[in-house]
Amino acid sequence: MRILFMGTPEFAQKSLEALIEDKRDVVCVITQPDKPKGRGYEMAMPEVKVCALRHDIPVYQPETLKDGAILPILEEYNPDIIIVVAYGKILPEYILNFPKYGCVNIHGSLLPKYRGAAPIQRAVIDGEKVSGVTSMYMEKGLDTGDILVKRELPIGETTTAGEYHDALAILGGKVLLETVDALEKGEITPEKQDGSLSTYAHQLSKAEGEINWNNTNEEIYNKVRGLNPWPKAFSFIGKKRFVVDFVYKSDKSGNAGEVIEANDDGITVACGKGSVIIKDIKIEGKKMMPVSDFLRGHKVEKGTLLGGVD
RNA sequence: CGCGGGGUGGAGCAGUUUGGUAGCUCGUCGGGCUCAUAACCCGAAGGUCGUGUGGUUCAAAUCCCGCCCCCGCAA
Repeated sequence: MRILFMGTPEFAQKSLEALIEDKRDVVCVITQPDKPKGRGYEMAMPEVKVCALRHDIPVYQPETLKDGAILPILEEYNPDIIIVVAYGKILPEYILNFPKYGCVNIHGSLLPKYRGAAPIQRAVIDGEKVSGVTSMYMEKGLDTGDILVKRELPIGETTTAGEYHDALAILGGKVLLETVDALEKGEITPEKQDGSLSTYAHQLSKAEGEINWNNTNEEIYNKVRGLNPWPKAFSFIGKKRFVVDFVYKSDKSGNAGEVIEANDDGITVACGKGSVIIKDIKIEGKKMMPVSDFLRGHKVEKGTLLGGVD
């Protein structure tokens, strides 16, 4: 079976690697164009491209797929199936209709829940206890196609989105191989999605990372986990911005946003309900450090209000 | 050349604007007090202030220039 793979970030790379390691016939890879990244705006290649190059698989990085832009590529490689994992663009119908076995997508949630761009993070932010990976046929609608294979994976109480993402990426590779196998043997029955049960996981934004101290400690706890490692939850202490990778829940309470206590064990901040304890903190311009270290050089008194720059 | 913050004894910070012999909160080591202690008291060690043996100056952590490293924004 001739496979054309479309994907971009690390999550997709795991699936590509799974195919390669399983000696599948990946004839061509399509990924997003290189983009300037980081300080200084240096050009960086998508992870999938790095992986493909390492295995001498032809790579294409079209700016657009519209109007038959990649039709020549499809005709040249004549894939039996197109596998799409976190590619980053909507596929036009001429592509969806091209391969004999259709286009298959790997999605990081248990469809029909969490359709959309940020299913993994949203599941953690919502405090879900379990999510997973689903493979499906692609059709015009976003993540609405018939389900092929679905596998669950529990979300630990302290698991961060980053950790869960990595675990799902691996599971995604397994689900992919399983799906391709089953399709080849014709022993799979696509299952329609129940649209009435669907939810949409909209894209994360940087601004969304700001902690609203009026939320409950549970909500804040889940948000911090769900936004780690990106874009990360943040707030302000004095006029300085700080981010946290993780917080701990506490039953102590007080006025939302106020420091209840600050000592070497952590800074306890009151939420709309309960409170959270910050044990490691990262101030802008500084590295992540234990609160005990932070307090050596910064006086944080009980009652200090965190949040907006007054 | 995308914008910005920072590099000061082991840790975190002040000091840089208004150049003039290194400070704060801890940690470490020794001693004292105590039934005892992460408490308290006394004392000590430890810093070429990222780097160039750069420039200005009578004098540079502080002003100017080059380089390295870390971080936030932005993507």
